[in-house]
Amino acid sequence: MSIQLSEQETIRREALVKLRALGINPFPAALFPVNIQSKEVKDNFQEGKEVVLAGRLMSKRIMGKASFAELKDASGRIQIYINRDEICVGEDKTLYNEVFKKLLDIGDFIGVKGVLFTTQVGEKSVKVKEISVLSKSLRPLPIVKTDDEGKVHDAFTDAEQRYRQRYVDLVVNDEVKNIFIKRTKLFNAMRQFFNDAGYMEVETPILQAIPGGAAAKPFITHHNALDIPLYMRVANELYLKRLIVGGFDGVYEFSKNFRNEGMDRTHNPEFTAMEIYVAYKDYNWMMEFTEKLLEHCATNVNGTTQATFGEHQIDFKAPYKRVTMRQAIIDFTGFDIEGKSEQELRSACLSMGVEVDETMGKGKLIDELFGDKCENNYIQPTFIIDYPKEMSPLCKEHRDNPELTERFELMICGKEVANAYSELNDPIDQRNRFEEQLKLSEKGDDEAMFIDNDFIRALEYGMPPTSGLGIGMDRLIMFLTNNQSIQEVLFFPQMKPEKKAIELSDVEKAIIEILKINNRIEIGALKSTTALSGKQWDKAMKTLNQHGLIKVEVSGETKVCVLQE
RNA sequence: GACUUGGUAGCUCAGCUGGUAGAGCAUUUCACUUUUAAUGAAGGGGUCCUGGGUUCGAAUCCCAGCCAGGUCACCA
Repeated sequence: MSIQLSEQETIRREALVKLRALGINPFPAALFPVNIQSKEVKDNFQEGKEVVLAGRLMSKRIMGKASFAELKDASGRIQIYINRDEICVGEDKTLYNEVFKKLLDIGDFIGVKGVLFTTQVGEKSVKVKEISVLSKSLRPLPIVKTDDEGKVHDAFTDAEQRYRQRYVDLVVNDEVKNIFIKRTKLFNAMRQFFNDAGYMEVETPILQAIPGGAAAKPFITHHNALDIPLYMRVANELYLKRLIVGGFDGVYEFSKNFRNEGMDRTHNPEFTAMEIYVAYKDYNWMMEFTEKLLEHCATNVNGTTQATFGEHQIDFKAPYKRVTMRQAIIDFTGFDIEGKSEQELRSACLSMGVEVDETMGKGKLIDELFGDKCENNYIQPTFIIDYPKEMSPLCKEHRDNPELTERFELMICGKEVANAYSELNDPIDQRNRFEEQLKLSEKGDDEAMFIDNDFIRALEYGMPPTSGLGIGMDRLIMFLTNNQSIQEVLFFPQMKPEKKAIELSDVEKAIIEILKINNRIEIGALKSTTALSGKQWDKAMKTLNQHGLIKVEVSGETKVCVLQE
């Protein structure tokens, strides 16, 4: 196994050896007695105070017998001052001349003990008395510098590298780290809001025999011991409602969901939703609850209800505007969907240039119309209410209009952020709706829902009137941190695997060479040409096969080896 | 899936109509005891994404592929 090392990596590995030769363990086991963080040092600066800090070395400015460096810990950066005679009190100046100046690199974890002081230029700093190596870094970090005008130089910006090596991104780009701090603040704020309201956080299965609760393509997997297919959940709705049946008043879950669909700027195969169900409530109550919730969350994350998203200024201050879907379509197209037949809707769509096809039922047509003509116009948080029945198979029929459901979606900057219902709790109606879905799926809709008989059985025992809400957490944090791409708010967005260069042994290369000259050799002939031992031959062929470089074609008694392109 | 832009040193990037591969930072060596994009001097470092093709000659032109970004389509 030979790994190609860059010059800088080689030098760092050599430093490792030299440190050990000096009796310094570059990866010591013992705890380091940190007693303060850099932010606290700067916020409550006390000249002469003794401190013990640890972190990464982020820069070195050596000026002969004294140096300045920057230490970065979880809370920020602080300048440290290292004077040769302060850290080497005796005759032996090795610790300064060799260890600090030559063997410590940017990126290394070090610990320092020292006293606080202010430099001539006024920078709050630590005068180091003792320095310890805590962990050596073998790869060079990107060096990002900021000049006195605040301009950033050589920023680590390549999106692919940033996502694949998020750890580097986080070390080097503070604004990236800050996004994730805000993400956690959002979850904490929401959790606190629900807990204060008396609702209970629960966990439900991720591996499900029937992937229900949303119209989406699932990932499929297989359980060996049970020998059955299992699906990764696309939503947790049906399980949370079972818990309402079981007698809880309010349950919620932050759920990782998985959808086997396309990926783009706003879709990752795994994403996080929050779903909450509250008994004895309806969607009107839920709208008020939602706007209060989001106002609370925005304030906790950003300290204000205002947020900037691209060119838009949005305000999470409650209350939010409420517009029925019918009214939204009238507002932006002049067309009234009320009482129209499927045929009338289809021709209306066509006349407005909305793409439709034969598999679309009434609900889907209205959805297309809304999606195409209205959705993008709602910039400020707006509740779109009263969706057509056909596209909401888990939602209760509207109390005033049997064509509609008691459903709302919250739109922000033209994107759906939340979705809520007065939940359907009539088991007979529920079974009919599932059967409607089945018909849709027979018509060609590959996202129509499966029938979940156990869920219907649960409803047959009785579920109180309940309102449920789902929030796309990734989308919400995008709005709260002004990011247009979901990848920026996920620590580890999905990426295609990095392909690694295949390293072949000489023996394997030799076989390839033979095949290049004379492809399709009978396998016995090939073996005798190579003149390899049985063991070497076997190993080489297995490796080549694994990498898909060769293929053995069997026809009857003869086996022929073929080079693969 | 379509279109489009990109992939060159550890990082950020330049490299024209094809002619031996460049800069800044980082790194190495030397100097320098309050600097802060520290400074000054000298050096080293490359699978120009991969594979074909055209050509006397390809980082550059052509074809195919891989990876990524963007736009659009699909999609709660």
